[in-house]
Amino acid sequence: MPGVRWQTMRWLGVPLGLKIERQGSVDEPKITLTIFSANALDQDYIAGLSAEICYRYNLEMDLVDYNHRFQEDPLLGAVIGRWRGLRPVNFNSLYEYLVIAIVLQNATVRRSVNMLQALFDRFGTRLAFDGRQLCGFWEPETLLEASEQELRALKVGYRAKSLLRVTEAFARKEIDEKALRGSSPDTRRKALMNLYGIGPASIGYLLWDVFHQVDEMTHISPWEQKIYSRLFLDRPVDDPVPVPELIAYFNDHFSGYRALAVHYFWEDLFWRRKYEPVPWLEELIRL
DNA sequence: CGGCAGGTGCGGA
DNA sequence: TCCGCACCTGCC
Repeated sequence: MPGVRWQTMRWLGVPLGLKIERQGSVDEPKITLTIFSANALDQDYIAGLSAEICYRYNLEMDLVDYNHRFQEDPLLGAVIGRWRGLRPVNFNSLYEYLVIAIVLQNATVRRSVNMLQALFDRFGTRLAFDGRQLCGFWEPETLLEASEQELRALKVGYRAKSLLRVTEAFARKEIDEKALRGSSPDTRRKALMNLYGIGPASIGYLLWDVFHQVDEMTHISPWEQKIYSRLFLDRPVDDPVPVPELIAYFNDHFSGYRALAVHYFWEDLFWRRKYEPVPWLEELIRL
């Protein structure tokens, strides 16, 4: 059903079902939110939850300056024309995203999906609402009931140790997501770097997806390097341009919004791919 | 069957 | 600071 999204969410320890529906248009955007829960929720809780959803969905992101700066850009202009109003969304809390980042490491997409599914089957919360059956994330304490050996049995491999160490940090309240939102990019980076199993690649994704740093462009991994070389500089994928050169290109063209601009190209590319195969891309994203 | 993937920690130079 | 290496598992 177009314009409707069902998802789970755990907020202040309460597992929820959410239904989000499109009501407005690009120029007069409006959505409705329906919340499903086992017990009644008071007004304060709902207000806090709404604010959190606004944050995670970037509903208050001001795109005026971005649109104004790039709508005439020879490359980005056409993309903005197709996607005006598009904002990046991330449905997950910092802890949940860290779990995802860990299963993404050094694995193909298929394997990452398998690992996450196994974790959900073992630790997740099954929810039925509005005719849907979905699974939600767990509390850190739940995962800590398992040993490293039990995690390894879920085929997460050496990532078991990272999952436990990161989860322990959250169970001990050593990381405060809300406080980090108010911190400087440098403070955030250092705090995340202290987490075992989290390195430069994961941190790049976290700063962008979880903390909405629209100009984050520090790390470019080899697979991204190939795709960006082809996409922006028309180089063959087997002979990509060096990473510093790519960063210089982004500095020149999209300064202030490097991550957001690249995100727009990604969205454009992947939607185009739905309707017409993009041959050079298919071999790079082996599912 | 060896190599490698949408990385990271660690030890040693 | 930089580099080489091991590492779970699945797939080619």
